[in-house]
Amino acid sequence: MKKNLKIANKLRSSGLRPTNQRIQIAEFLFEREKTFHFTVEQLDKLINSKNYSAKISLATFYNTVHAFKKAGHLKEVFTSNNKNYFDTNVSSHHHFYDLNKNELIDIDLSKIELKNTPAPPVGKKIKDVGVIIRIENDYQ
Amino acid sequence: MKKNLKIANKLRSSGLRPTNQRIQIAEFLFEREKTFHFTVEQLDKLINSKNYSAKISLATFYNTVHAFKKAGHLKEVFTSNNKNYFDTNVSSHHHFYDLNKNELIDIDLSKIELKNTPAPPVGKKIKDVGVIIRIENDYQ
DNA sequence: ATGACTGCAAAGAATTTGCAGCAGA
DNA sequence: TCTGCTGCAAATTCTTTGCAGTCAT
Repeated sequence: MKKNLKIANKLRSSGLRPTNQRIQIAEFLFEREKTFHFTVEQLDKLINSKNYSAKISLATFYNTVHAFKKAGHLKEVFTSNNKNYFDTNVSSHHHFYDLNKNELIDIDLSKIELKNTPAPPVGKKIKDVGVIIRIENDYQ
Repeated sequence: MKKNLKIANKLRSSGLRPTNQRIQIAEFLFEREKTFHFTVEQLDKLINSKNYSAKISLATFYNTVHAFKKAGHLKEVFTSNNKNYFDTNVSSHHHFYDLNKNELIDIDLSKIELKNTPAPPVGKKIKDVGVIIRIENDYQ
């Protein structure tokens, strides 16, 4: 155990037991400079293709990613493509979605100014605002 | 045949044979005042629950909806929920997405002003910009 | 010891595909 | 007649679930 104490504490402090699997996944996701966008299936392939001793099961990836999301360590992004993308950047921000590469790129919140956000219907409040700019190759 | 000549012509002029099934679906979708948001499964239930003589198969709904989309008669909306929503409003516009009711509401393009849309990466061009304002019940 | 977590396999949902037969031109 | 379209069922893909065994506390 205590492969990485900082990560173990991060998990513990959000009510998650720092199991081996969760520590591996958390290291992979959170110990990087840039934000990372992924689907659960991609994560499974990326981590299990590494030469880790034991493989982590797909069910555990689903469990863990959802647990991390609930704990506020991941954000879900809705793009297109009918796939659930997750984002290690949990601050409020927007995205480019590259239709050719099926890839997300963060856009800083300050880069887009939304004026005149319309009022929600009566009895409703705004949870969040997402802007997705879908992009494609320039030629043709 | 020629149950509805105007619709038949609309289909024909976009390269689609006006079959009975397509005419039924097109009538249902396009002969209404307000825009309509739906998933393919919902459409199947809505049309087949009506007292039409013969049922249309689910595969045909998928085929037809995709054909209509390709022809520019429908637009796809990406919300959340891992479901493909389609929209009979094909003009550029935005949406509220009601998380409690799983329901889309159109927002006129002019209601939101986007300032300073960031430039896309080199070699890419913007295909479209989507704003989704996710809303939920006001209380709690 | 006791919950919580993992992993397997099965189930479920949404969607696609292959192909024989049917229908529109 | 000749493609294109439909409908069925099977196949795929992505995700969830049930449950027995395992692990963290």
